[in-house]
Amino acid sequence: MIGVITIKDVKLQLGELCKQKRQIYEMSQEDLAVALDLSRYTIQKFENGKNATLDTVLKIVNHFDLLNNLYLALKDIENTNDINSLY
Amino acid sequence: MIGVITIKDVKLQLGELCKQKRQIYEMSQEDLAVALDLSRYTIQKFENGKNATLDTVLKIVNHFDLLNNLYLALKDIENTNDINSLY
DNA sequence: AATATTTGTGTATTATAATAAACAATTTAA
DNA sequence: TTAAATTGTTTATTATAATACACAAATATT
Repeated sequence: MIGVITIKDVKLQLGELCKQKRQIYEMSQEDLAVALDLSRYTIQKFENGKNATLDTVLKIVNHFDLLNNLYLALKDIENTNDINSLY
Repeated sequence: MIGVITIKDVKLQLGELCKQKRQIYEMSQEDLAVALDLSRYTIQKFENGKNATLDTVLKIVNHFDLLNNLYLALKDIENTNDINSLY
């Protein structure tokens, strides 16, 4: 298999997702920061794939109405019993 | 609609997921902590729905081979253009 | 029942995410 | 092309996640 996904990849992808959604809603980093009661620097770092806290991530996810999706995805994973259903 | 999902709900669900997967693999909190080079206290707090860092979450997700799933889910969300496809 | 293992909880310390402010670099609008 | 807005980066400070103990409570194991 080519291209195993790394933790860094996921952090970069999360950052991209934030940036993309933010731009769809025509918000600046500053706008988003104010809306979520976070500093612009926190948004800035997150969008560039740096580490963050779960609260920060979930605030952002929630702001773009994706919290329910995430919750259901987690429920799904929990009910998917095991290791790589490849059979 | 009844029961809007909150950030706290998602953190609790993440903790549950960790606990469940860990038990499937017959690991103690200590085992998992050692495997991921984290303290048991960090695992302990995470499983009980406390705040954590993204790195901690992704280390855990990765250990249970769910990183790829998560990445694909994020890609999916990124390509799902907009607000509640309810139409 | 007694012992061993695991989990929950407390305190103190360290590492680092988050904040705040300023300024440069870049992008967008006039 | 200039001005305005946005984004990137730095430094210093504060808040808090993570660590490293220890010990009690709860769950298995014998």
